[in-house]
Amino acid sequence: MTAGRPRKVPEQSTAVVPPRARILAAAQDLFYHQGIRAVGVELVAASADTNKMTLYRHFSSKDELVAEYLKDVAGEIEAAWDRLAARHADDPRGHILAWIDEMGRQMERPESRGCPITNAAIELPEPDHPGRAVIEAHKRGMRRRFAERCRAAGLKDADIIADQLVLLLDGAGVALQTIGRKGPLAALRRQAEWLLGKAQ
Amino acid sequence: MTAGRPRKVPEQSTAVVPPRARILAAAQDLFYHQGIRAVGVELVAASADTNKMTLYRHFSSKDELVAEYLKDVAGEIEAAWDRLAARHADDPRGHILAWIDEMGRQMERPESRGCPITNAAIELPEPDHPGRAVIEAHKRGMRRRFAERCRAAGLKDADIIADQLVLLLDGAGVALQTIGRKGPLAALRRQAEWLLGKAQ
DNA sequence: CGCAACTGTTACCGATCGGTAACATAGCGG
DNA sequence: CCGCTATGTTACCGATCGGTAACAGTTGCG
Repeated sequence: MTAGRPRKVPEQSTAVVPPRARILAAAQDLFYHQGIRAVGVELVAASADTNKMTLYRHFSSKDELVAEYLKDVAGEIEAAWDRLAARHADDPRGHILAWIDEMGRQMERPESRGCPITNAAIELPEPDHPGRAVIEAHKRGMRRRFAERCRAAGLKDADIIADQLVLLLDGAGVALQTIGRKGPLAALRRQAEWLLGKAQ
Repeated sequence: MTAGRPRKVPEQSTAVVPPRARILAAAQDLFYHQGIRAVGVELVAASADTNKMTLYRHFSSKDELVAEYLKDVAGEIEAAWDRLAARHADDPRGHILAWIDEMGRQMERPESRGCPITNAAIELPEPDHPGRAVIEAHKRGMRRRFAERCRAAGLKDADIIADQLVLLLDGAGVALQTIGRKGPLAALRRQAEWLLGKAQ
């Protein structure tokens, strides 16, 4: 992967991250930790070491930037799932448990505010916001992934169990923002094991 | 209750709802359906058939209005729980199931956006916002109520089961905003029955 | 009646919002 | 080297934000 040619890497040493990527990185940080509506485009641009004008050359509006931000994080989440799927190709039950575990570890971090897509769904109720399509596609996609793995694990009522896992994960993500991490995370882990173990 | 004196009810027939109550009613509707940050104080005042000036005579700031709005809905939720508790005084298991059922019926309504307190928690991440104290007190209080009823129902691991119920309810409230009502509500009901039935 | 408290109305404040025009600069490829 | 494209900079736009001053009813109560 990092093999490449031995010489001729000056254009890599200059390594200027293009502004669009810097803007999306800044948006990911700010929108997640402070909220989408709470953060103005000027702050996003400044945090990306650029300015509003350059931002608007890459994104036609704030709503478009938000949609692109959501595509970004949705892509990362789905890629992480697929990476884990490859590692547990022949063990769907282990895959699901590993996913729950990974999510749990992420939610343990004190700066975690749960799932960025879920939070965005609550912040953006307008049905015609360009971000909503991204949100719904991602959540439906993850639900399908869960259901497929539950079926592969030979669970009876796989669809319902998949939905129950989705509820638990989403519930943990928001509950940690109100009653803290400890209780929700313990309940999440225990309940997931139970759904996948004891349930037929 | 409505007995009162037969004459002399003109001041009741005039029945002017005082502005503060009208403002809180308007806030409850607007903040819930459109989001707290998305709604300005001017719109709240106008929807309450009054104006900004009168609003600021009753609430020292928008943040204070938000906190009062949250106190309002938290109080209503807790009152509904207590009302249901009285009706199932000697049947804690039935009480919990009835509560899940009531929440499920509420989430079935097409205009439902899940729990207003949970949504507010996601919209207001600033730790020193006056609404956060209300949010956390309410959520912790509901968790305590669940745990007490689980203990009264003789469940072993009552605290963990209470947390699992809380996760399911919060999860259903947010999942219906992304993947729709059907799946989450079916999973919620089934899982709750299971937690309270099959679990020792 | 007369006074006081509450409510309504209008106009305004500074700050910030999303978004744009105009121009200067830099870097890269022909 | 020239010219084009992408970026940076500054200044600005109208709209809206939360919040307030000043004044005009209105209402109820002594």
